[in-house]
Amino acid sequence: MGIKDSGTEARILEAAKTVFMKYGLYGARMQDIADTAGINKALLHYYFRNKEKLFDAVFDGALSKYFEQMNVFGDVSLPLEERIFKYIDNIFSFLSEYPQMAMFIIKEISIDPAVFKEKVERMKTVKGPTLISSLVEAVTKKQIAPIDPVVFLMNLHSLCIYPFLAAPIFKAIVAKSPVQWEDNEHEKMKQSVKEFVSFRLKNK
Amino acid sequence: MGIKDSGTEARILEAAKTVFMKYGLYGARMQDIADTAGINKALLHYYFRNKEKLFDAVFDGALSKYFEQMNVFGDVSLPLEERIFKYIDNIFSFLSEYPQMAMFIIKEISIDPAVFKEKVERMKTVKGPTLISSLVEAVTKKQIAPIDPVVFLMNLHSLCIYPFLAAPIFKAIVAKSPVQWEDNEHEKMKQSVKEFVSFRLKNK
DNA sequence: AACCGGTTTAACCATTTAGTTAAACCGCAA
DNA sequence: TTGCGGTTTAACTAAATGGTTAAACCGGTT
Repeated sequence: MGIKDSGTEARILEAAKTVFMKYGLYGARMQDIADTAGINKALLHYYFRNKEKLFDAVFDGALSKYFEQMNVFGDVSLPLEERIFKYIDNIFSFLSEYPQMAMFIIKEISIDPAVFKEKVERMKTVKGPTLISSLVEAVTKKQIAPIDPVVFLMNLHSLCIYPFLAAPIFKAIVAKSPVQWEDNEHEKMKQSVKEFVSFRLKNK
Repeated sequence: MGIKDSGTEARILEAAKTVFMKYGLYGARMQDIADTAGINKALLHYYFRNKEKLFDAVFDGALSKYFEQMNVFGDVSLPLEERIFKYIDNIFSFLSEYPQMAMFIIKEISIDPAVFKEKVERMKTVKGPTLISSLVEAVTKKQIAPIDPVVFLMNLHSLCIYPFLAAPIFKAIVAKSPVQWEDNEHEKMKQSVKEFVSFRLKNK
């Protein structure tokens, strides 16, 4: 096994990610992936057997990377609001680095939600309390306002993720308006999410 | 011109919308569209010439339907907050009826944002003040809190639209948690958006 | 030098795909 | 009945597509 490892497999995955993220499983072309990776098309089959297996390798990688951001909730030594703030920081950093990731995951899941359920089962990274269970417990103990955990969770993710999905659209719309899309717009949005969380959890 | 009009063109558009929404321009198959419409494939080309023109007809229709929801901001006889509340009602109704519409528009735009810019130019439905210009004016006149209009706009759309994009994911996640996805979850989310808007615009 | 196994390639195959075509069908008008 | 133009169809074409194959290449080992 002392054969050279030129990193072909890694380059294929990177190229596949680029092409699958843009065109999806059915719209992506194997030749495009090969071209992007700078290799012969037969190599795709040599390393990954077929298109669907290659797609799964890419999608599973994306999904597990995303789930890693949830690990912050396992640290019960921190107060809930602080854990949520760290999660917001994680999500914003993660999506700033991989802006297409959210779109990729959501759009492939919208094609076949059942596959997502099965992947979530196989990929349970979070040990200890989840955000939902932490919220339920905090409400029960009256540590936070009596919020609906599902609505809160959806609101939280809405404010964190949608800005990355819609940034291209907003930049186009804002360009024709009396205001500007500023460089620190995402930073301001992150701040706004934290303010929303504080407002929402505050016991009145 | 007294020839029968069996509604073939309309059925093609409906079928095309279904298939394009699921698979995108490149992933959709013309034979699938024909099968869904219950016609011979050649008719697709007879009525729409080629795949891309058919796609444009569908996408432009979706986009203009969406932009219609913005018309509520032209009614300056209503206070700003009330117009925003009507807009929220419109968006939630619209996306409840066409749940795949948001995903369709966002994902096709993420493939080629430049095309979106050009379609927005060609499709300027909103006359009178836009939400952005109304916000800027209201801040200037100190009628509302000194918010950043771009951040507010993004937050508003995040809370309205993302819940429809992510509903399949959330239903899967919630199914494995101590809480329930209830029938009126979207209604509660709509309420939550309005509370957020009031909180955000409130002068302190 | 010969052999080995992993890696890579050019060429190929069978199927799929978007698009085209000639002709049939249909209702209407003359 | 004939002619017309819009609509529809079965059959077809050329290109694209996922996948396969035989053989060359390469570094390491004997």
